[in-house]
Amino acid sequence: MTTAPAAGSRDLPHPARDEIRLEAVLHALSDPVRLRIVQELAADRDELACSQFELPVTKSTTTHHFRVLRESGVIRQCYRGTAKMNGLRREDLDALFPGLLDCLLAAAGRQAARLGD
Amino acid sequence: MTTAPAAGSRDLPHPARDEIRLEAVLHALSDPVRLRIVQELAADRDELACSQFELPVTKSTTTHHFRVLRESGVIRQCYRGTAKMNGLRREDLDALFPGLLDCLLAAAGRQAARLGD
DNA sequence: CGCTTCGTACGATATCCATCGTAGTACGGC
DNA sequence: GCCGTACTACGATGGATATCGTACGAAGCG
Repeated sequence: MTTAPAAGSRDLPHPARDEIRLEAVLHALSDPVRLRIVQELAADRDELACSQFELPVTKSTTTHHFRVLRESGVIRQCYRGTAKMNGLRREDLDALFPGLLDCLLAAAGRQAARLGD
Repeated sequence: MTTAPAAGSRDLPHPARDEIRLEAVLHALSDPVRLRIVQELAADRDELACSQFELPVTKSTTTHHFRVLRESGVIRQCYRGTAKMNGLRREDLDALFPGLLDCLLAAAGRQAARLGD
């Protein structure tokens, strides 16, 4: 019910809000590839397809990283045609851990600026 | 030079402030045992000896977790007599990632309260 | 000097995990 | 129906890592 079965059909398992664990979120964000995905997702406020990311790994690995992010509760995924759309679960994360997402994004941005972009 | 070689003798390698990486910090905190250590360390504002923690692992494993925390830049360690003292690197973390530590601690506290303490 | 306490080092182990390649499925357009 | 695009599933692999036990080192106390 979280995602109305309007267009899609293949549905993806997401943790409910109260199943999201801080440790899992931190683990998900401790990988450079996944942290970058989340940064891009936060910048472009809308949903993005997996294929719109330019990542230094193969597609198999990309699938893996998106799944980790979804299963930890950081992103929401749904199919739209052949594309798989990804969106940050801002509301859920803000409700569980107020301010954390913004802090993390700011920290990531600062570090990216501090090092060679 | 960060730690004056006053009393101790065995010295422990710490990353300099600008060597601390967000990914490493998040990885360090994504382990339940280490997250708990950091919470206790933040509550008791002073330095604590390794032996003052009651953790559900053996001493070998405890040593391992404290080393991960130190090498990621989250804590500072030094010997005092036979004890090894641990302190949060608040200043360094706040300088690099403003507000992040407090956000994380608040999030951890909230989650602990939400679940069965 | 012996004993105790605190922590380390080292090896073993089992698990997790990031990565890849190949083969396959789902959907949309022609 | 057929093809291409987008993503997945599965298996393999190599590298972390969480855990332990045992043996050792360093500091203080009697």
